[in-house]
Amino acid sequence: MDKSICPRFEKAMGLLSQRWTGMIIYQLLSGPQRFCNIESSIGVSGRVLSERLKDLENEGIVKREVFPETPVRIEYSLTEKGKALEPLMKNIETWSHTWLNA
Amino acid sequence: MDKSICPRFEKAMGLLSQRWTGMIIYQLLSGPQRFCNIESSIGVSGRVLSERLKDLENEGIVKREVFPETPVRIEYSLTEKGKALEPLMKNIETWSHTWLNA
DNA sequence: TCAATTGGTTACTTTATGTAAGTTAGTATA
DNA sequence: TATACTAACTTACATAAAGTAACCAATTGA
Repeated sequence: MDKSICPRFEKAMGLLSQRWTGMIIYQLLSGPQRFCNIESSIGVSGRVLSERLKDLENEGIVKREVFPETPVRIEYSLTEKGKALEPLMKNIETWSHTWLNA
Repeated sequence: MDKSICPRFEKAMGLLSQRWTGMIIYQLLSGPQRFCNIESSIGVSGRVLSERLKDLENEGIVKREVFPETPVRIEYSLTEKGKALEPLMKNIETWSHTWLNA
């Protein structure tokens, strides 16, 4: 009874079940943000955040924009593909409020 | 701008972003199953599966039932709390089919 | 008696994550 | 001019999590 699971589903699950990935996407749902803001908002280390943002950019879920101001400002935001994860995040929110106690 | 994230949401995300947890729940959506069936269906190692099933049982998401047949049969299934995650799983499925290529 | 099966556990290795210090570039301050 | 500060990372090192494979106990079948 070996593996008969949809590879797309498996890939999606692989992405979302990496530590911090979900929280980063959730955080970006509230709008474009800078590196240090994401870092302090969700409590992820810079080392891992940097790694995750690169992965998410490669997957086309997150967009990185450089504003050559002074000092330089770099903003991360969700692409359409990323924003399409909003219902899922809301779903997790709903489930957690129904089934987990504070 | 420090942590202002709902602790219930954070806990839910913490659960779901552990490796294999999502796949185990997804697999159990198709009905009660034995240890070795889950193991071979999703490709998780017995060592981690054992750990995850214990965690999920403690969280009240999975139920473990012993049937004293011969040889003994042990079945894992989703509780109501676990079944309530179905919409979420369907959501991941839908997203993956829309945004990931085979 | 010997091998096979289920549902695990144990010991050991490899990979992922956390922590903290360092880097680069551009100000601002003394 | 020298020092310090900030953002956005990167690097080196330590610890935690996951993978691999061997082992175990109970039961059954050849």
